[in-house]
Amino acid sequence: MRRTKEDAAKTREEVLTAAAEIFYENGVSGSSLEKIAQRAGVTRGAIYWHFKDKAEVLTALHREIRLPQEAIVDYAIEHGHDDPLGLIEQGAIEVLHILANDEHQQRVFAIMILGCEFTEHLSDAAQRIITANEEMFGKLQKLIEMADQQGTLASRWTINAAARALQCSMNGLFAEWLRSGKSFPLVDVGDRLVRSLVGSMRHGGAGN
Amino acid sequence: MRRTKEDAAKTREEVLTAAAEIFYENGVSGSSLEKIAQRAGVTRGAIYWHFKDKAEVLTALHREIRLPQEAIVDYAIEHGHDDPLGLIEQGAIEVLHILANDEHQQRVFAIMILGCEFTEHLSDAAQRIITANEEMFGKLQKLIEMADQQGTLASRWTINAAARALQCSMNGLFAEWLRSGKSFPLVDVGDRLVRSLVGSMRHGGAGN
DNA sequence: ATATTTACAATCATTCATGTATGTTTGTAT
DNA sequence: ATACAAACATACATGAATGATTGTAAATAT
Repeated sequence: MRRTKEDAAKTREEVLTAAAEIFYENGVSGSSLEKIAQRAGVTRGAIYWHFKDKAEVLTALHREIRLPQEAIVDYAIEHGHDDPLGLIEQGAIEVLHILANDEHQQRVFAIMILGCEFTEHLSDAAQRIITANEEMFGKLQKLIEMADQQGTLASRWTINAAARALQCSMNGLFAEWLRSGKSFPLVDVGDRLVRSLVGSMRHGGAGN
Repeated sequence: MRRTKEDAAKTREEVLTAAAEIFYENGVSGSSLEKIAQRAGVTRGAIYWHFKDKAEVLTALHREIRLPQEAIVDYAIEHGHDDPLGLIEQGAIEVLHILANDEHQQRVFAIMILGCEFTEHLSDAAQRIITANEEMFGKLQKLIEMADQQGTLASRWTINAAARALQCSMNGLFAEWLRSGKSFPLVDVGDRLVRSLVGSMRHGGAGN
C-alpha cells in the first residue's frame, strides 16, 4: 500500500487537520494519537512515520499559523514608520479582521491558548509560543520607541508599559473571545479597545 | 493511625498546597495523584478520602481564591454608586496590588489560566471558572450601565463593549504577567492600562 | 528487471494512572 | 470497657496510551 509522494503529503495534512479537531475538542493531553489516527482514517503507524510524537504534531500545527501579533508588526514594518502609533492601530485592527474570518487559525490559536498546558518545565511547542510572544513584544517596543523619539508618545506612558499594555490587551481579547465561544463581536470590541488605548498613548491626543 | 479532626483538616490543607505546587510545575493533566501524595507526605488513600478525584482537588483549589474586590463590587451594585467608573478603576487597581502580593493566589491563578485545559466538553472545574468569569462580566456590565444612565459613559463606548474591553484587558494582563514569569511590573503597567481605559470611557473626559 | 526504500498497518510489551477494595489503627461515643 | 466510625495505608485490578518492532505492498531508483 505504498503511496506516492503526493499521497503521503496528503495524509500528513489529513493527520494535522484531524489533530487540530481532536486537540480542540479534548485538549492536547486529553487527545490520544489513536483518536487522531481514527479521525484521519489511518493508524498510529502513519502518525509515527510523519512525526516523532504528539509534541511534534503540536509544533507542526503551530508552525502553520502566523501569530496575529506577528502580523501586526509585519504590517507596521511593511507600511513604513512615519506614524508608528497609527500603524500599530491600523495593523491591530487589520489583524482583528483576519482572525475573525479564518476558522483554522482560530482553532489552532484556541488550542495554543486554551487547550495546551504551560508548565514550569515547558514543552517544545509551548516554548515556541513564548518565544514568538517575546519577539513580538520587542518589535512593538521598538515601534513605540520610534514614536517616543518623534515626541508623539504621551507622557503618561513609558515605552515598556505601553508595549506591554498593548500586548496584554490584544492577547487577552483573543483569549477571552475564544474562551467565550465567540460570544461577543471581536472586531467591534477590539476596534474600540485599540483606538482608545492607542489614543491614550498619543501625545496631545485623547487620554493625556 | 486515626487522627483527630484538626489533624485531618491539616492533612487536607497539606494535600491542597502540595497539589498547587505539583499542578503549577507539571500542569493539571501532567500531575498524578501519586506525585501530589508524595509531596504532601501521604498516600493516595488520604487524597481519595478527602476528595473524590483529581478534578475535585482542582475545584477545591479554585474555591480558595475569592477576590476581596468582589465584595466591593457587590456592595456598589446593591446600593448604587455616585461614580461607577471611578469605582471600577479603584477596584481594579486594588486587585492589582492584592494579586501582586499574594503568591498563593498567583499560583492558583496560574494553574487555572496556564496549566489547565479548556476543552469543548468542559470539566467541572473549568466550567466553574467560566461561570465565575461570566458573573464578573455581568457585574461589570451593571456598573457601566449605571454610569451610562448617569450620562458619564463616553459616546464612543457601548455598555457591552466597555465591559468586555475591561474584562479582556485585565484577564490578559494577569495571564501575560504570569506566563512571562512576572517579568514586568504588574502594578505599574496595570495602573496605566486601567486609568487609560476607564479614562476613555468617561464622557467628556480623556479619550473621547 | 531487480533492489531498495517508502509509507504505512498490525502486533506487542511496557508503563502508568486510576479506581476500588480491604486492612489497620485510633479517636470517640456510650 | 466496648462498639463504632473516622482517617488513613496498602494492595490489587483494570484500562489506556505509548513506543518499539515487525510485516508488507507498492513506488522508485538503478
